[in-house]
Amino acid sequence: MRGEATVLHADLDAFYASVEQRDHPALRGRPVIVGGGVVLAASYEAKARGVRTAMNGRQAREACPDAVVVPPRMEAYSEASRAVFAIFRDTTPYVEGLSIDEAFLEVGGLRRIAGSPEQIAARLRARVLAEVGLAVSVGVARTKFLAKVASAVSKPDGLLVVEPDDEAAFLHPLPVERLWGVGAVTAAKLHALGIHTVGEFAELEAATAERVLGRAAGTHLHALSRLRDPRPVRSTQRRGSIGSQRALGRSPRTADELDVILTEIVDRLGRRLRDRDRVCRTVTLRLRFADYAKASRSRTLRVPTARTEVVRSVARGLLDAAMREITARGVTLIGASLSKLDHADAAPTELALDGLSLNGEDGTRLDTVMDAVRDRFGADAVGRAVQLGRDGGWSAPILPEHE
DNA sequence: TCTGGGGTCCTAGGACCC
DNA sequence: TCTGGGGTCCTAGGACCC
Repeated sequence: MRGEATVLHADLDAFYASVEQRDHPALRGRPVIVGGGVVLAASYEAKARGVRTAMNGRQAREACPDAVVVPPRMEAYSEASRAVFAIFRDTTPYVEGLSIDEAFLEVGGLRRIAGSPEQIAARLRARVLAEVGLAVSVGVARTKFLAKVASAVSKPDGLLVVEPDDEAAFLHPLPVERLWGVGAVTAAKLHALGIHTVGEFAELEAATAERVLGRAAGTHLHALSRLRDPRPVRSTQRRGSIGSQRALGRSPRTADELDVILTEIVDRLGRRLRDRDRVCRTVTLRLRFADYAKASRSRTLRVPTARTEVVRSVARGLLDAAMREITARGVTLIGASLSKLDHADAAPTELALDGLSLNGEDGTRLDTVMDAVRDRFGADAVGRAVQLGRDGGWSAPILPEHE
């Protein structure tokens, strides 16, 4: 007895492009591309002509010259997403969002009040279409992974139930790329072993899969191929990081220009952090060089913060430290992310000394701060003071470790 | 495939502690 | 002073997803 198919995976079809077609009737039935430089989304009419998500805009227009290219309207998509998720949550309290346009729903236990999972899924699709005007494909299965594959196979505008007895027959003929977690690199490794279908991968010994793909990925993917996926639908997931980045094109940038862009990015992140009542401990600077090699530089604070000036000072320090390399190699992207997030109310009281935040530019000396710490928190506090950053070129606020 | 922007999870080495 | 094992945290990089 393996359990029942009670997990739904709901996935809006060609989401951004569908919102555009919904809002602009003239676009219906026509190939639509959202995004200019890079394709963020393509309608099914455009996909049929070879346009793919993340494709270069020029290539996309070559593949489909009569496509209508529209700029993204993120607020419209967020609003549509909110409306759809409200219907999800009205269907069951167990909703786990995966992205702006897809979610898992656990509907086990609703049979007596709401009918079978298949009936619930059909009603969900009808409601999303009637109330939000969008097509959503739904897969129903015993596990999250199988439900996700089912919704993908059912697209567009589909509903597919994979009954427990049919799982192997459904999954094993599919290409290994369908395994959630197999991308280009892993697929190439498996192809080199002559493995092309999920079924062929499932025939491997688990130890072989681990040896080829590494411990975690090998174990996990092998379990998926053998129809095992113990992950429950979790409705209480919280974000672990927030980030923002900007592609810069190929033209050279001065240190000042980079500093301005980074400041904008960090200010935006600080606002998002405070809007959500969260604090962060790790600040990461993300870079991409002219040869498209990526790099990251990070610093972890002893005390969580939501203060823009602290984050900015840390991010600037990381940028300063990386400037030599940036100058030598050229930079094509700059970004920042904040991680080790926590609830603001779970964080210790902010003890940063207003007006005494240090960064190399204001020239405040360490002993000046130590004096201020002593004045404000007593002689003891100096011994407990924590210096958040001490690399050459910058330093961050000095904080007493606890009250 | 000449390359957006937002995320998740894992690995590996080094520092540090007991 | 040397040697050992185990654990946690931090940093950097990489694969993957939508």
